[in-house]
Amino acid sequence: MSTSCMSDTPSTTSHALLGLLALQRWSTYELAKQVRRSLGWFWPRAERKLYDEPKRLVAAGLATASSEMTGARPRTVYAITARGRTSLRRWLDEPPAPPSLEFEGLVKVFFADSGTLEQLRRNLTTIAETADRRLDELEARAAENRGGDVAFPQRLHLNTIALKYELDQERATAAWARWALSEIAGWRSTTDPGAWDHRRALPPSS
Amino acid sequence: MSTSCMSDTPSTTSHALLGLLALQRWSTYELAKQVRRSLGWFWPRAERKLYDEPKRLVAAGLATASSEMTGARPRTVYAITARGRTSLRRWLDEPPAPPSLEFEGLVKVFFADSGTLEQLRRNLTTIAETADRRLDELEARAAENRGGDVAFPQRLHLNTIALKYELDQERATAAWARWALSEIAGWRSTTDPGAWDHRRALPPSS
DNA sequence: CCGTAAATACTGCCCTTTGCAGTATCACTT
DNA sequence: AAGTGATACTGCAAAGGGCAGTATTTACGG
Repeated sequence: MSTSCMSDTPSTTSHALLGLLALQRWSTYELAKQVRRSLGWFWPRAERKLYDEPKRLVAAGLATASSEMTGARPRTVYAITARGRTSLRRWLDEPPAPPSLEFEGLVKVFFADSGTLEQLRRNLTTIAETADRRLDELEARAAENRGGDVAFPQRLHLNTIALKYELDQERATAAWARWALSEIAGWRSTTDPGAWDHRRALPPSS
Repeated sequence: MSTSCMSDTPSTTSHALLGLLALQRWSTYELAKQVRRSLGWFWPRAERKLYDEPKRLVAAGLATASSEMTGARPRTVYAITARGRTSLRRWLDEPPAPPSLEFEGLVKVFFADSGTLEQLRRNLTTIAETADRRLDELEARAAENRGGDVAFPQRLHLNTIALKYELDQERATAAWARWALSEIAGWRSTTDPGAWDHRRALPPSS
């Protein structure tokens, strides 16, 4: 069944999509919307990928595709198979990879000594505001959660555990950015922090 | 100067490496080691990429390459150019992209209802232990920081700000995982949390 | 002085993933 | 009847990742 130009072991992305298919059948477009809404916060994938990956699942026998019609416009709806559920269960046994973070804002803070204090301030402010916007989205989802106004009430507990993580992280980011802004307030330049005490910033095993 | 198969606007990765080159000349191998040590924590790139990217910097006139010899073994040492420094400064002006997180462990927690409580417990435990190990590494760097035992003492302030972020995030992750473990202790199964109160887990704007 | 393990210094190859542009149709409003 | 936004994709080029493979140099023990 495996062709020469395709790895045969399903990836994390495969299993993440299988996880969604385990809940119900989805068209690719709906799948993409759902990923944007929740899964994408900790397993971000380009929409383009979400149109390719289900085809691989079908090729591997982990899902089935059915062509439906909305008027004259075709759409493909995917459903999980028994083998798909088995694969998903086995995947939960394998130890997860460590988290991986891409944070361009922090790169700019890290290399701030190639620019001005004003640039550093702006970048930290953007980081704080971005975290605020993301927190608004998360708080909105938390409010829906509390009201029981969710698509999968039987998954409220797992949704809540995941949402708590996202809120914690985003709050930590916002708090750090504001802490950093107040710390750099006394710096003379990006290359000269003046009397700033780096020891106070990182107390031993605080 | 731009060839047909290469975009002419340097990427975040380009500028991240330029940032390192702004500190001193590096061979690719040293660059890779340095990325593993600090930059890679918030801008992770495969080592393979770190051998290709500097060549693009040279092609774009942002860096220069010089071939040196260690006995009979050649090595390439890269240095930033004036245009490279200008590009870096201008890049610091552009608003940073939002952070992006890949967290396979959380995906497994999120889809825990396709598996057993035991699997969920194991995955949360792995997450906590992974965070602990990463915290050890970060604490070690913090201790070196405090002792002034660092490669770039003139960058101690920026190093400290970045290190604080990483410590905050990792501590938040470890704390969340242990919180989650204690919360699921009363669950009857991954699909039935029993009398567990999701409202208590996510209080309004806590 | 010799053997060996670890560090240094890469390249090739193939696959995955992203980003963006392009092409339609459908649903709903004005 | 026209227009906007949502639905439903595909193609293509560039970016990125993972792994195997090839050498030389250095450090260290025996």
